[in-house]
Parts: sequence; structure tokens; C-alpha cells
Amino acid sequence: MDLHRLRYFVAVAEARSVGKAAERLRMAQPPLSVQIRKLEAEVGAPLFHRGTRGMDLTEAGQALLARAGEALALAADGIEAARAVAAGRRGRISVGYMFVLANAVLPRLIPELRRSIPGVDLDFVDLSASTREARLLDRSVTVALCMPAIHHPEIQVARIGAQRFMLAMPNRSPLARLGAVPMARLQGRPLVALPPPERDPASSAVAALLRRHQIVMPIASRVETVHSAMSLVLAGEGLAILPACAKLGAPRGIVFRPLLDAADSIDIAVCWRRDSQSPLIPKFLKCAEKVVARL
Amino acid sequence: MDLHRLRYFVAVAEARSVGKAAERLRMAQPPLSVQIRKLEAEVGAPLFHRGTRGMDLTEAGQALLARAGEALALAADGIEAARAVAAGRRGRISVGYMFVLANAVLPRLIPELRRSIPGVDLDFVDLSASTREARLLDRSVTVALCMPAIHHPEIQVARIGAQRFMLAMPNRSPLARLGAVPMARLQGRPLVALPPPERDPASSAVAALLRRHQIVMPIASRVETVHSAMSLVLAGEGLAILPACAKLGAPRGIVFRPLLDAADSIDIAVCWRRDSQSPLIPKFLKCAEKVVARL
DNA sequence: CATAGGCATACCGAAATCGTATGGGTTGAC
DNA sequence: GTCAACCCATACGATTTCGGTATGCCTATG
Repeated sequence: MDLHRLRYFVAVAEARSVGKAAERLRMAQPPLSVQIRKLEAEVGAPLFHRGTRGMDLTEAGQALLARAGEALALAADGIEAARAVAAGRRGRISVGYMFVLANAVLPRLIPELRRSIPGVDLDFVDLSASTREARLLDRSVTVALCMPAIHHPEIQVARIGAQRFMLAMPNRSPLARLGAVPMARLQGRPLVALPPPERDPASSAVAALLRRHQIVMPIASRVETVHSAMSLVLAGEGLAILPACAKLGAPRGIVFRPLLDAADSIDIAVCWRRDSQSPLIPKFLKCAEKVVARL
Repeated sequence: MDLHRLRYFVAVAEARSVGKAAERLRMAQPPLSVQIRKLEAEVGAPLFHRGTRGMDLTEAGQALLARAGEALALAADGIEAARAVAAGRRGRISVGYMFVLANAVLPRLIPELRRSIPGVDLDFVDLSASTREARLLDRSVTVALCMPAIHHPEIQVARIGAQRFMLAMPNRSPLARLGAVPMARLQGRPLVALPPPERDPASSAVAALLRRHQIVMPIASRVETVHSAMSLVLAGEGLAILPACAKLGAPRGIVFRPLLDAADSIDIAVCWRRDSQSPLIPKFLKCAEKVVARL
């Protein structure tokens, strides 16, 4: 059965006349008459009373009309919805973010997105360093706000900012009295580290920093997240080298100090599947750049 | 836009593959591929990700799928509903009835109809003698349960029973002491009459009865309904000659007596538009015959 | 490097659709 | 009573669309 026919049927039912309906449909009357009879043949029952003054729905016709109208509307709405999604006027964007960035970025990013892409459902997912790649690849998130960027042939990266590494320590630590900590002072102190480089690229940046300054810090503990790291630092387990923005989520009693002779930083990037042609991605990127620029 | 295409689209989306969908649709793969691309051209955006392992909906595709599925279901449901109505499995039947018959017929008729045509909405309308014809002709009622039948070229009649005329009087009337009242005893007594024959054919049957027995009864009052007639009879305004079934709706203090030498009766009939091909009418007729037979 | 799986393209025959011309029936006016 | 007007139905030829077969391209796999 054809949507075409249903459309004709609705037109005839509304015009209560084949001729009038044909005129409104900008077609000749006979083919319309034929289509109506074909529909009746398909249903197996007359849908109209043929009077001398035009056509009048039978009860079967009324039953069909009620559904046919809705079906037509739904179909039209469907293609319109598809167009709207394709154009980025509606839809859903699922944003994966590293939790360290939450406090620094989300409070400004979310309102920015709502202003920039109203009508789009936002879905924020807290991603660990180890799952962000997989979640992008299986499309369960549309974009990821990463620190640092993901490198993968299927994944496109846009660097939107960077964060200096800082030293996190308890406020009662002797180093806390310094305005900035020389790298040399880290020698031999215990380090609260994030997962090893193969699971979290941030660690390799930290390792590179230490290696370049020929500092060796024994690893006191490995933890999964920046927040866990700060908890252990507060407990006196060791020091941590973390991106500056982690400060915003730090518990009371933790202080951050710049590293005096190290300007190393870690990239903040937006990452997405290369083949994802969602029109929302450029818009998201723009918002994210704007927000991160003001960090 | 074509419902055909939407059906193909849904099939491909569900099978996540053009080939599989083509198989399930019992058609070749290439034309299906073409149809999908035509739909995408119509929408103006890709609906599928083409991977090496098959097809995967884009977000625009998902937006369309949600509506398309419903639209298809509605359309299918619509033609099924039309068939059901045409076959009398569903629908609505609007039954006009003369109020005199209500007490005698409806309590049995309604359950009978519910058993015979479940799924059909019943709609009972109390019709006066003067409107029943118009309500049938403009299709605002499907069938009418009449006493007596309607005569009109557009209206089909099925006689399903008859009611004897009886004399209605107050129980303190001297005639009430008789088991049956001879016609001669009515001579000169005041009559509470229904509307004149041109508005209510029942009156003409009563008039014929009196004329044949050469009885003259002055008309004390004309009333619209049998129930009004009984009220006036109770008030001592006069006697009424009414169908036997009116007894069931009679107020306390009214008695009915047969007319001794008059076997006159008034037909009970089911009437409907000749051009109404509702399959519910034969079923209704059968129920009505069954119920009236037991009066 | 060869094979297999999957979608896209090209071309042809078949089917459905549309438009024009025309018929049949009823309504209403002169 | 006749005739014109109106409206739907049917017939037929022309065009468009659709489906099938053959084939090509790409990628993943062994």
C-alpha cells in the first residue's frame, strides 16, 4: 500500500469531492478517481458514498481517515526530523569528558551549548582515560573533551588549549611555603601517579617532564583518577604532578604550586570520529574553544 | 514521498544491511540500494553509515526511523480498521428507538447486541416520531426501531413484531373493573391522543380502529409522547389507546385493558437507509427479531 | 595475492501513473 | 420536457518509475 494513495484519499475525504481534490492536488480528476477505487479494492470495501453532489465517507472510510491523517503527519514529521537532525537544529550530542575538566569547563560550557544549539539534547558522560577511545569508536559518545588528545587513525583531534602542570601537595608540606617549586626539590620524593602511559597518556607527559630534569620520584601509589590522587596527597602519601585545572576540584588542605623551571603543559582537545558527519561537532568545537580560551 | 520507500528504509534499518533486507523483502539488492539512496536524496542527508560490515543508522536516520515505524504501523492499522468496520467486527452503530419501546426492548436488546457484535460501539438515541425519518436520512442514526414502520423510498423496513392496542385508564375508572373493554363502551369518552397522523402514524392506526367501530371519542388533549399521554390519563383527562408495551413504562395508578372486539395492532419495525451497506444492520436486525419475538 | 562479502552503478523490461477524451447519471433551469 | 451543467467512471496512449540482471569497486581476511 502506498502513502501516495493515502494522501489522495485524505485529500478527497477533506474536499468531499474527487474533482475539488484533484484541483487542489494539481492533477486531473480521472486518475484520482482511479486511485481512490484502487484503494477501495485494496481495502475490500467502499470508502465513500457516491452521491450526485460529491463523495461522502462511509464508516470504513472514516476509520481509515483517522489513521491515515496521522500516518501522513508522522511520515512528514519523520523526514522533517531527519532534516533537522542533519542540519543540527535538533538531535542529541553525547559529550564524553575527563572528570578533571568538569569543574573548570562544564559550568561555562553547558550554558554556552544551550545558547548555541537549542533544541539539541545534551548528554554528558564522565569518561575515564581508558574508555574514552572505545566510547568514541563505538559511537556511544559523539565527541570527547580530552586531556590529553587521543591519537587514533579513526579519530580527529582539535587542540583547544593546554594546562600547565603544577605540583599538588598538602598545605602543611614544607614546599608549600615556596611561591613556585624548583624541579630539583622533587628529587627522591614519593609520587602519587596516574595509570601508566599505555592506559593514560597524561602519565607519559609527567614521565617525560621528570626524565628531562633527571628527577627520579619513586611511585608511592598508582590511582585511576586525579581526584583519587589528590586524596592520597592529602593523606600524606606523596606529591602529585597534575594539570592546573585540577585545583578547582581539590579538597581543602591541598595546595597547588607552579613548577619553577618547567613550562610543560598538557593539551586539552576535542576528539571525534573522523566519519561522524554530525553538524553538531563544529558547533560544539566552537563553544569549547570559546570556553577553554578563558581558562 | 512514498510509503513504499519508508517501508524499505525501515527494513534496511532493522536488518542493518541492504542485502539482508532485500532478502526479507523478497527482492534483489540493487533496487533496494537505489531506493535508499533516493530517500536520502529526498531528505537531503545520509541516513546510514556505510561500513564494510553493512549499514548503520546515522542520527538523522534514527530520527526518521522512530517516526517511520509508527507511520507504517498507523497506515497498516488504518486499512485494517477500515476492513474491520466494513466487516462489522468494529465500528459504531447508532440506534434510534421510540421511547415507548425502551422498557420492553432495550434491557434485552443491549446485552444481545454486545454478545453478537462485540467491539462495536453502541449509541442509543431516543427519537420522537417526527424526527426519526430525518435522522435516518441524514445518517445521524444507522437504524431506527420504530412503531410503526417508516414509509419512504429511501428507507428499507423490516417488520419484526407487533403490539396490540390496549386501553389505558386510571385504576379508579369504572372500566377498570372489566377484564376487557368492549369497543362500544368508548363511545363519547374523552381521548388523550398522540400527534395527528401526519406527524405520528400511530395516530392514524388508532383513528382507523375507532372509525371502523364507528366510535367517536372527542380529543381531550394532544400530547407528544406516550408517557405524556399516560400522565394525562392518570390526571383524569381521558383515556388513551396505546400499544401494549407502553404498560411497562406506565406510572402507578394506570391500568391497561385489552379491547374486547378489536385485534388491531401496530407494527414494530427496524428501518434503515436503503443505501447504507453497513454490515451491522443485518446483525442488528437479527438481535432485534430475537428480542421482540419474546415480548 | 586471491577470495569473499557488501554496497553502488548501468542498463533493460515491466508496471504503475498521469493526462486527454469520452460516457453515463442526476440536478436544476427555461 | 428538454437542455445545460455538474460530477464521477472508463478507455487508451504516453511517460515515469520501479524492479531484475550483470557488473564494478572497496575492504577485510586468510
